[in-house]
Amino acid sequence: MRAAPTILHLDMDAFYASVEQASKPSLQGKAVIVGGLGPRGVVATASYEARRFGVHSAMPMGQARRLCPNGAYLIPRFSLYRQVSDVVMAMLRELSPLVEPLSLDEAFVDLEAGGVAFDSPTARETGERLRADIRAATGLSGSVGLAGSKMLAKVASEEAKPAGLLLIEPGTERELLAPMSVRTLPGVGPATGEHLRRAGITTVGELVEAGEDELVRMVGRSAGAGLYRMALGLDDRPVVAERDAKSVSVEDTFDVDLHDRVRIRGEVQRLADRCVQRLRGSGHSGRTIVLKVRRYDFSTLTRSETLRGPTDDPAVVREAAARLLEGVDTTGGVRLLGVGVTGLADYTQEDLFAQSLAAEPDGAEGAAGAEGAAGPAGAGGEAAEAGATEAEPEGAPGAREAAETPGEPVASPERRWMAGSDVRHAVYGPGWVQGSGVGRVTVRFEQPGSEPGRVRTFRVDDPELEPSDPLPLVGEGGPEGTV
DNA sequence: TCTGGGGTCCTTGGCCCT
DNA sequence: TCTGAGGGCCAAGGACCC
Repeated sequence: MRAAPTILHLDMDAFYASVEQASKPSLQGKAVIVGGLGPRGVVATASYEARRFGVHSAMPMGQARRLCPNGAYLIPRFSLYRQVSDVVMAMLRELSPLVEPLSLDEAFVDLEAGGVAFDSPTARETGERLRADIRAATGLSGSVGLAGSKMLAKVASEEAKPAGLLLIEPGTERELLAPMSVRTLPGVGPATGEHLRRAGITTVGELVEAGEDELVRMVGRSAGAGLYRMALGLDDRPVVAERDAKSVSVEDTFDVDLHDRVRIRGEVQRLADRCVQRLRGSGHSGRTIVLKVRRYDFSTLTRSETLRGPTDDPAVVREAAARLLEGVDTTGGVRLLGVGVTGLADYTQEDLFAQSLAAEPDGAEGAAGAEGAAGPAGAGGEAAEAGATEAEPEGAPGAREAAETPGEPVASPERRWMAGSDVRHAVYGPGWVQGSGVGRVTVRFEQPGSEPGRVRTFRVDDPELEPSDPLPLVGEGGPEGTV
């Protein structure tokens, strides 16, 4: 274990919601909830104002709306979050070459490897400066944890939230951890937590008392041994800058369970195509195709098939996914479908060639057909990939489901305006959708850095209103001018 | 209005091979 | 020839994380 607390964990506070508040001045200080707005959506992030009402991540949207009926409910804008994240990650990389991003809003940094800190005072100083720099560049706050290991640094940033910094001095770890809940430790989720609770273990100190053998008996060899070490504050995992992806997958939850087998097959084909798009975008091919099905009762099953060689051929993945679906009973209804590829390899032409040979005889025709059809699509592959996430609101399953659910009036091809999305009006300029319904859309005209803006309502098909890209959080005049 | 989406890692059990 | 041990691979599911 290291002596000096030079592992830094940065965790941006209520990241998505904070970006929305910074980007929409009228929402500052208000309860903001970002997540899926469909009937089966869940909360991705809630602002601290919303958390006071009991709203938290992973909560079903319906429940959140009951707890906080006056909150602003917004769809996520990942392209903007990614832009902000890129700025923050670049600042971390100025501190050290060893930066391990965990998600858009979280990362570990090995400060010692970067030569910017070597003891408690220099680590603390670096952490404070980082927090100030992030605020200056993005207007957002992050919490910083500093300790001698990744686990402790993460515990520290969690304790420091919101907008704080905590440094765990070497030698004080066990004392600090002992009264904390077992759920504090990474790897202890609801299931393990409950398992331990039934055995009378609720704190980290009680884990230590139980001893390694007892923990191994309770939760298995790997988890038990790991848990015991963590409870002692021991964690020698290094900060790893480059991590290879191990799988690529896409999945959709449908607003209404699917029963029609033909429709289900169609969705699986569509997901297979999207999955391959992502696979190619990441420069990979893969050998094992995985089909995921969540049924009406929330039971989830996966079926997989390993090919003779890696592929990134949409026809091959489609066919494998279709074969896997044939072995799944979908009577009763399906709420989620997913297609994934694992066993990734770096993409090479040889892979493709080998696979088209391996897929013969029945795969040959499909592969050839796909090659022909993929001509233009292949050429625009990058654009398609880049556009995939941005197009999500329009392509969301809810939109299709609503249009295709029997019994509903056939929707005219009118535009759907998702709450929170960016628009531009020919006369009033940039704004965002506050809500829409009964043929009307309400837009608030404001932008990052402006005063809270005015609200106006338009017909949903108003020709002067258009979807637009997110505006940068901190404009040219901003301190760093980068976001 | 119950429960998203994209991942990783671990365990178990079957099968095949040595 | 039979049997068992052990390893590698694969399939499936569970738990966890953000």
